[in-house]
Amino acid sequence: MRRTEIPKNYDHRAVEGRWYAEWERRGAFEADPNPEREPYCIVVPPSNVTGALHMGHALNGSIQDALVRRARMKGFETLWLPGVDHASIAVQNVVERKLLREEGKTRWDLGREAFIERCREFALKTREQILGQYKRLGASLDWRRLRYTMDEEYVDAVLTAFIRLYEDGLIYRGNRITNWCPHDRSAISDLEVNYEDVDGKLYGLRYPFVDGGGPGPDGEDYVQVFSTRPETMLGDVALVVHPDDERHKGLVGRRVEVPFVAREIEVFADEYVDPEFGTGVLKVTPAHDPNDFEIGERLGLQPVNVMNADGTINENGGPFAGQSREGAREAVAGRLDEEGLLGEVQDHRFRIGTCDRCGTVIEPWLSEQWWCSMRPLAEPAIEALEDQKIRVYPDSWRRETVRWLENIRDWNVSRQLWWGQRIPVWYGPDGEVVASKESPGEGFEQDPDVFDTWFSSGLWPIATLGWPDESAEDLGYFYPTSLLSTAREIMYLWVARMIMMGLRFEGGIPFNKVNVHSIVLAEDGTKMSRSKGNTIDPLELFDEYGTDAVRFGLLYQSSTQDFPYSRERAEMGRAFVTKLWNATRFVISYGDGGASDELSASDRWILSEFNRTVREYDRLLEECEFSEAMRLIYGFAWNQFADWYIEIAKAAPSPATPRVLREILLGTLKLLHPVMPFATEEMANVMGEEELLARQRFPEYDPALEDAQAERLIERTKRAVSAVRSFRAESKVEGELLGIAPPDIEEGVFGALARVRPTPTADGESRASLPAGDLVVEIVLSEELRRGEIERLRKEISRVEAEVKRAEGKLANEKFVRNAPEKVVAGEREKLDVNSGMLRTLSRRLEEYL
RNA sequence: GGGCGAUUAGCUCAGGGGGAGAGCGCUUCCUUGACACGGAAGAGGUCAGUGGUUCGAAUCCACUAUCGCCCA
Repeated sequence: MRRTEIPKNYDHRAVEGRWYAEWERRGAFEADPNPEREPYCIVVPPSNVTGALHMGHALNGSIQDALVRRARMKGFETLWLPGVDHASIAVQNVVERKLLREEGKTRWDLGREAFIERCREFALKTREQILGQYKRLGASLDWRRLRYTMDEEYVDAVLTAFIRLYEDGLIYRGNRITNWCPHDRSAISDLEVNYEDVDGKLYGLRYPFVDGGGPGPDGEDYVQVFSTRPETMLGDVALVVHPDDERHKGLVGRRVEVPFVAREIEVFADEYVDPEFGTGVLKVTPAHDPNDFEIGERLGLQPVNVMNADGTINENGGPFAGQSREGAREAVAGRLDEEGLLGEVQDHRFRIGTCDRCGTVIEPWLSEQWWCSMRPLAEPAIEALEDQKIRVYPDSWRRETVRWLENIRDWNVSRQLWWGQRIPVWYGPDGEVVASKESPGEGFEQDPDVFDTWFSSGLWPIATLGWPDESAEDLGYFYPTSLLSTAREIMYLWVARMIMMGLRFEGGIPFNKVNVHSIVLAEDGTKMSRSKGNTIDPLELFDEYGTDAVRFGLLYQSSTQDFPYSRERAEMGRAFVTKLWNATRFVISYGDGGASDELSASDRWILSEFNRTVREYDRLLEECEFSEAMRLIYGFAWNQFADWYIEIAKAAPSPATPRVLREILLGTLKLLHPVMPFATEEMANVMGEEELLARQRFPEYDPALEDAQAERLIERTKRAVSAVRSFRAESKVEGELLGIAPPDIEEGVFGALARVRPTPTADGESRASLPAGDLVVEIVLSEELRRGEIERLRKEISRVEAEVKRAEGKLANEKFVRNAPEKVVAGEREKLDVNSGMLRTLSRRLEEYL
């Protein structure tokens, strides 16, 4: 191929798909237990089968892929394990909606088996989408090892885990209050409830005395209680007042009637009551409020459940049976009013919980559920985190997670859904309860519930590697995994649970590190949400800017803060790719030029800079400081290599320059490959590399390449060149200049880049002194141009004077000299020295001008 | 109500005890042996406010204001 045929712009569309196929074809991402190497393993957070790749996936995928590719290039046996989650409630929702829309049927019309089959088909179909999108992202996953939470082996792991916990006495069945979604007709976890403030009403409900004891302390023949939910009155089992509340002393022990249901209830005292709220009297509805449930337990009262699973009022609701929650609220208030039992009605703002999946208002509802005792599981997890056996980046999330674990509550692991792993508990004809994978025999009925999806995904790192088969080779080799990368919103829901499960079942932490990445916000700084319609589709960005550009942009923005996604970052990434592409074109056209070892100062400088970049960049990636790492590599590639070294290669090459150019460029591509896999692979290929970059060795720091002297020389040279360029731009001088280079610079480079021809010092010549930090470039000038220099010189003199004064002031401060580190003091002395010298030179020059 | 975090250039954000940084935008100039998705040179900031610690504070501490997020 002729060199000039390489186009000026890198075309990601023509490249990306081709390289992904090639990586797969050559098995570049495959990993297997290999005693010769250290393992490195990341399990991907399993994607929801109903989902499409969103910006969070794109960021998290970019992070994981960068770490995984780097580890692979560093010689680890590197496994990035792909997987999908059956997403019980989400899938069930989608399939139910579809069923209703297309066939006008409910899941009950279809029946359990047929419905599950629909879910299975749906999930298998939709998961292809997101898996394909991970390939678009460039994710270097070992696809041979794709795991799915409904795989036979995986389901077996879930059942095994439950049965072991059951046998260990950590699982119990209990009729307790849960967050109930009347739409999904299932319990959901605390963590799947969203809270929001809504406008509502506060109703004064009046309970007439029925104990014949006459009026209450306030002279009325009823007790008034304020509540936002009059319909729950039907399930009231008591009234309570605060024991210290003087106003209500006389109420305790008296009896009132719950209207409509003709139930006599008693007034008790309980510390929970807030005397400031409403009338200071609280109604107790244990079946429909978590706090009331606790009060009810304390008082030993039997709850009265007044609702059905779908949120309608049940037979305990007397005349209101069959009505919806909302309808009953109005109806109860209306009837109370008719009977003179409705007090004031005020506007009131209060909080309601809604279902994370479907948005339905959650009903705290008493139901029979399977619970897992969490304290025994949490203790070892707390210990592992406190001892930093698991490192968390940033560390603040480690402490947050410990705090959550310390206050953990028992976990409701059952869901009243059909799609999922079914609870392996069987009820026998004689009341037996048996936990078993198979039916224990004739007449046994299996519990209808399925597991909370998070119960199954809590087993992810161990189950994907082969647990419960303790002899599984993968488990022995790759466990514990190296790192888990996640959004913080599932730290409790998922990460904490994996830690607990891993410790419980595999006896060790599931991962050595946790990276908690930031959230990608919408461009206006608010959270992205499908309902707000402000989501950005990463696939569209890949098309527009190239996947590598988007990946670079995301990592560039990924520090500890959430960030609004900005297209500017993708543009930056695209420009960076183009820059590298063109540097590659240049290096190719520059040719080989033999293999000289005669290194110039410039060569030694760029090698030294590159070497330092390698060390720092590698450290930053190791510590999950992605934003810093991107800034560093970008700055090196663009501002050192392209801006200076390539320019030097054009203007003042050494015999070794062709070799160094190639070496630095290829090294830079290797450093960038984990971040920009497609483009770097293509560039290395265009450069003639035969081995895949994905399989090449990551550059390593080499102390022998450090060269402080060359660095100092070239830094000074660059400053001198910039001083001349600055002068040219402001004075509009074109063409070559005559001048005297300052000492300790590369004169050849200076002369070539600044276009200054050396001239012997000659007194009486008309000269200008161009200040460049701590050095001065002397330029021969016409009388006319020199006049213009007076202003510049004055400005510079006043700047240097200020510097001198500052340093003098510091050094005159006895406390500074005594307390500051020696290095800092010495630094100030040197600055004073240099600047005083500068000041003398510049002042002398100014006098000559005047 | 409790906890965590943020407030730095026109915009979006890094940084984190010893001379204020990047990208974009802006100004001037430039088809120089890769690159206009480019090059060169510039302008632009009381690092939210008030106190404190320190020889030294944008950086550490306290409080205030504003804005987020998480948990009740």
